[in-house]
Order: sequence, then structure tokens, then C-alpha cells
Amino acid sequence: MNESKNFLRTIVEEDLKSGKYKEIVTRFPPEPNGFPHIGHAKSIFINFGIAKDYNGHCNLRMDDTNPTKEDTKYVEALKDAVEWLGYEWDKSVRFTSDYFPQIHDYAIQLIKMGKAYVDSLSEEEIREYRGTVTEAGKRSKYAQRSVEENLDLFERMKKGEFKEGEHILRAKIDMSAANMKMRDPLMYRIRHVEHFRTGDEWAVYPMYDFAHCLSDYIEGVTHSICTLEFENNRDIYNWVLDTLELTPPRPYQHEFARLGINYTVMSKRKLLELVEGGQVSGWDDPRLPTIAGYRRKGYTPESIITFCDSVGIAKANSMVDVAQLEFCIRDDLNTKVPRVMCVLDPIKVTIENYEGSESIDASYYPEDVPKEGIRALPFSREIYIERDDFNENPPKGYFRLTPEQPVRLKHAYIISCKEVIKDTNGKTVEIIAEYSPASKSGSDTSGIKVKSAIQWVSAAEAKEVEVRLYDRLFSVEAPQGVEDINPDSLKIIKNALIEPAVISERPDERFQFERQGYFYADPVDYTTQKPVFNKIVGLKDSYSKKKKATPVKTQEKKVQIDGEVVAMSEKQQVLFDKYTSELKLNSEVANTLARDENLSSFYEQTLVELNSPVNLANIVTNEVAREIKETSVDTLKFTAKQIAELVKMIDDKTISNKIAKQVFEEMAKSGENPEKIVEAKGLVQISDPAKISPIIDEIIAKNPDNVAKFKAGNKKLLGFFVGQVLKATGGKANPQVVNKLVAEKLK
RNA sequence: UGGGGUAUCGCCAAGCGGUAAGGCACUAGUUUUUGGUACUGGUAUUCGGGGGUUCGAAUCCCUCUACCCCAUCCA
Repeated sequence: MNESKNFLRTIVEEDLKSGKYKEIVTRFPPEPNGFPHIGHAKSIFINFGIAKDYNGHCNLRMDDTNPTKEDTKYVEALKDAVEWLGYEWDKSVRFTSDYFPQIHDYAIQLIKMGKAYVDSLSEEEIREYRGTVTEAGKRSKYAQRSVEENLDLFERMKKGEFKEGEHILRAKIDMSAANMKMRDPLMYRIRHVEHFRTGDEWAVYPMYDFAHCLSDYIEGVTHSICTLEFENNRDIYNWVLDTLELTPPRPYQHEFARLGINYTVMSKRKLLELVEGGQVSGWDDPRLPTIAGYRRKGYTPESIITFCDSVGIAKANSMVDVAQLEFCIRDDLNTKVPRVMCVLDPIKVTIENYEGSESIDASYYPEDVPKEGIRALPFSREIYIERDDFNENPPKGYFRLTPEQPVRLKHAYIISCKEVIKDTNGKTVEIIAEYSPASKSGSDTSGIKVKSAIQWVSAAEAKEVEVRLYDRLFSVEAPQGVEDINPDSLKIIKNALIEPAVISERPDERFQFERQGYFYADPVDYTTQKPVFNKIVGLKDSYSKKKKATPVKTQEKKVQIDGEVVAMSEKQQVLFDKYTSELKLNSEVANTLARDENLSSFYEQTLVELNSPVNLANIVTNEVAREIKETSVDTLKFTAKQIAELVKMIDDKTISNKIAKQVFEEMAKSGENPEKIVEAKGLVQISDPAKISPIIDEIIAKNPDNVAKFKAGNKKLLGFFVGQVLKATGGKANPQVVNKLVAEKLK
């Protein structure tokens, strides 16, 4: 289903190709402490989707390590959400609590290895000892306890001999780690609380950081996919699995950006606030971004999945426009759902010249929807139309009924307005109209041209229904709290009028109310006696959009202030001066070199080998710098001497800069001598125009379109042709020569 | 302030040294008995800013800026 690539899929594919894993195992691991929302849907889509597409499997695991917050009703909601979205989890639902015994054993093992200890500092002390982001922490004196003492204490913690907070099990890592999470993270805490599954069997519970990686490992998970805020926890994840020296394969953690949608809130806390504050009717309120909410509103699981697919997976924090979600549900429903007529704000129309009544066979679907089905549509002298569809003083561009302009009643006749009846306040209460007998839909011989066809219902047969019009819950893009709530997020229309077939036949539970939007028979409140419809989403409406003056956003270009650059030390300054004046390096290169001791000393070494200061400097500041950044100076595979040899070949024009890059990469990987690499791969530069020329001709012949574009003035394309030639020669053609020749030939 | 991330169109997002994909939104037009749908076109001379390397840079190097995450016995 999914051809779109993202960084996770790339990783998975590489791991499969390299044989790191034979089969992909993912997992969706929510804590059962709240109702799932569309953010969970994204995670479900990613985890189950990847497993499915790569023939692996995905586990559904409840991460129930904190008994104070969790409940079985949430696990039901979570299971429900996964099923509704159309996924199947592997075997039965798993629980971290099922692994408590194993996780406990691993903790014992860590204690025995001297890698974990029971700390007895108070909560406050622990916080103090942890230090701050800029200052190292200090280790608790209890960290010196013997293995035996730790084992004994931990055993007694487990048995429930201590009060909560009295002791805690910590990993012994590094109290001065730059990553705060690594400052002896807590692994087990005492909790005298009933766990919804294990009851009072345990008095200690593992923390997320200890339980999660091990649960993944126990389940044979290969790719542990989570959201960005766990990036800092990855070090612990790896530390636990590595120090335990578990038999491979082991899982690795990968993070993606969580889903944000504008005009709504996604955090558990804010959602809870809305539910408890009574701003919404419950967790399944159709205005909420919860799975239950979307479901009750009438969204299809397919539309949620396509939405998740369409927003992509990346690492940049982002806020997706709701319009994208709305597009997905409209697009899905458009081809699935029958069209019916419903009048939300009725005004009576009496068709003077019509007598009696008739039944019209009307198709449920427009011609462009490949589905069939008709219903009987009663027509009579008295009908209702939408108040909006009549205007006595129409603005320009109004297509509907006016005293001068006739309109078609969808599936029926063309009518025109004869008289407008008003009450004492001047409000229109009825329209007296006339119909054209020859204009019947499907057999129109009247010749009357209308600009629009409107929905209507027959007065006698129409059924009264309740329609709930939902709009976005918040009126601002990034709502902070209840103060941003949209006061018009729900409009209830108690007595809308709908054609009778909808109530008696109900061919489906979702409908398009012609010209208005998609609606869903409310799964809770709907009864045949008192039908209730929820608005899923409105149709696109380019008319009302046009009416509203679109505010033109003037985007000012942001002016960026450059920060101050740290001054050079005296030593660096001396080097810099030497590089610029003696060696004639440009100031930028000299600057980079002078400021980095590793780089400058490497550079000095190359200088001893070859007198080509500028080219050497360029390679060192750009290429060598990267290798040092990625690994470190000590692990470089190549030597300064080899770099000098490489530069010599550039100076000799044996190889081009482009080839040099290729050669350098090989050197960085294998540590082979540059001459050897050049020889082995036959990378000698081709500069002879006679040899290059025919290749260029061929490329030009193959790309007539681009030649035309180039001649039309698209000068960028020169690069395209040069690139093609270089590709054809395996990078060996001299690019300067190619450039010159191509430019000549294309003139 | 230390560490870890991120920055490509109004909103998402591909891209990994050789012509800046795609979707949403917007916009113009064609078809239309839904001001819907479908279809056709238009929308980034430029990738957070500034330098550098290269024949060629969104991609490599340096530097600055902005935003997010980390100092719960939550996950």
C-alpha cells in the first residue's frame, strides 16, 4: 500500500539487506493510562505498517509499569483502536507486567555485576545530587554498598519490607554524564499499590528506562520505534542491553516526531482537562482528536490511515494542517457514500401550478461515482428548501433562486419565484413558486437554463431529524487551553428535514447531504423515532470562500542577527597569521585550521610531505575534518603522508578533484594507498577532448528536451549535461574540459 | 548555561555532489442537474543566515541564528 519511503523504512531495509535481522519485529507499546488519540494512530500506522510491509510482525504491548495510573478499561480502548484501524497484533496482547520476573532477574544480574546499587537517599537528595545541566552530579554514598548488601536490600524491597521512597535501585553509570539521563538512572522503585494485573504480588516496579528495552529484547523486537522525546533515553536503552551482554540480535531504538495538528490539542493532560471540565461530552466527543471521537464523528479508519501516511514520518517537530485530515475523509467518503437531501434551515415553497403528488426515482450516486442504487423521492406542491438558497437581493455571482432567477430542484423540476410572503417583521416565511412541467429531470425539454440545482424535501413526507454540526474545537491554531475554545464548535439543529428514504431504508450509516457535507448516524443517540446525524466534514465550498475576503498574508523576511564569534587564542592567532601570510591560505580555511588543534597538527604533518599548502589545506579542512568529526583522530585509517600523495596526484592533474573525493572515501574506509586505489579502479582522469567529445554527442542526442530547454535559456542545465557525461565516464572525464566542450556544443 | 535533536513553498515532505519530487492549501480554466467530484494549468532561480571547498553545493567544511527535548521514585 505504501511506496513512500521514510528514514525508518530506509533503516529497516538496510538492516534486512545486511542480514542484521532475519525478520522485522516491531511493537506498539502504549501505557494503558488514557484514551488513544490520533497521535497513537500514527504510531500504530508506523509500527504495524512497517511490520506488514516487510513481512514481519508487530506486537501490541501494554507498558504497565506504573500501577498508580493504569487501568484495564484503557487496555480495552487501546485494543479497540488497533482493531478499528484494521491491524492485527501478533498472538495475544502482551504486557510488560508479564515480564516482571525476567526483568527482576536482569536487575539481580546487574547488581551482581556491580552495575546497580540500592540507594537510600531521599527523593530530594537524589534530585540535588543529580546536579544540573551545566554542573556534574555527585554519587550517593550508598553506591559503595557491597553486592551482598545490595542483593539483600533489593530482595527485601521486593518483599515489601520497606516503605515507598525508602530505597531505590539505581544503575551505576556516570554521575557527571553530559546526558542527564545517564546520571545513575533509577531502575526500580517501591510501590505498595495494587497493580491491575499482578495485584499485590510485587512491591517493586521497574521504571520505563529499565523495563522498556528489556521487554523489547524479550519479545525479539528488532526496531523499537518511539517519539522524539525519548532521544535522551536511547543511551540508557543501549547501556542496559549492552552491559547485560545479551545474546544477539538485540533491538535498537529509533525516534520520529510526534503528530501535531492545528486547532486541536493532543496532550493527555489537556484532553483530560476538556473532558473533566465539561467542555466536551466525553472521550468520544466528536470534536476531540481521540480515536473514539473521530469514530463517533463518522471518520472511517481508512481515512485516518491515509492521513497518517500522507503526513509522512520525519524528525522535525511539525504541526499538520487539519485541512489535510479533512481532505482524507472527504476523499474517502466521496466514492463510498450515497447522496441524499436534507434541509437544515427550511423555508416553505408552495408550487402554485402543481397539483397532486408523484414519486421520483432518484439515484443515490452521481454519475462519476461507480456505484448504483436508487430511492423513491416524493414530490408535491409543498416543499422546503434551504433558506440560504433563496435571496431577494442577490449579490453578484449568486446562482440560486431569486425573484428573477429560476433554479432546479435536484432530481425534479425547475421552479421560479412568483411571490415572497413575509411576516410582520419582514422575515420571509414562504415563497410562492411556479414550476415548469416540461423541465423534469432526465426528460427536460423546457429549454430553461439554470445556474444551480438545489436540495429540497417534500413537506408532507419529510422527516424531522436532529443534526449536530461540529466545527473545530479551538479557534486558534495552537491552542493553549480552554480560553481558546471556539464557542461555535457545536451547533445543534433540532428540526432539520430529511427525505424519508434515509430513515426508512438506511442503506448505509454515512451519507452525503447534497451540497452540504458528509454526515453520520450517531452510533449512540440515533433511533428511528429520533434520528440524529453528526456532521463528519463539510464539502469544499468555493462560493462562500470567495465571499470572505481572503486576508493577504504579508510575510516579512526575517532579519537574522549574527552572533559574536569567539576570539582566537594567542596560539591560534599565530597559526592563523602564518597560514594566511606565509602559506597564502584564504582566511576562512586558515581560520578553521587554526582553531582546531587536531586539524592544524594533521595539516602540519602533510605539509612536511608535500609543498602544496593550499590544496592540502583544502582537503584537510573539508574532507579530513569530516572523518575526524565522525570518528576521532586516533582511529583514522589514513596517514598524513597518504593525504599528501593524494594531493600530489591532484597537483599533477593525474586525477580531478572529483576523483580525489572518491579516492579519499576509499582511503577512509580501507586505509589503502591512494596510488593503489587509483590504479585498481582505473581512475585516471580523461582530459583528451577527442575522447570526451563523442560521449557528449551521445548525451546530447539522448536528451533533446533538455537541449531545447537549455537553448531556451535554462542555463542550469549545463550542470545536468556535465553530470551525465561524468556519470557515463565513471567520473573520469575532466570536468573543466567537459564543461567547456558542452558549452561549445550547445551554443 | 552542558548534552541531544531539528530547520527545504502558507502546512506536511522527498532529496545523501550533477534539472528543487509529491500531497494539502491557494489560484485560473474545462466538464458537471452538488458553487462537490474529475481533469488541465499556475504557484521555491532557491533549501534558516553568512562564509569556504568544488567545473558544479539543499547535500561536504566552518560559523552564527531560531525552535524542540533532558535536571518525575511518569512513560
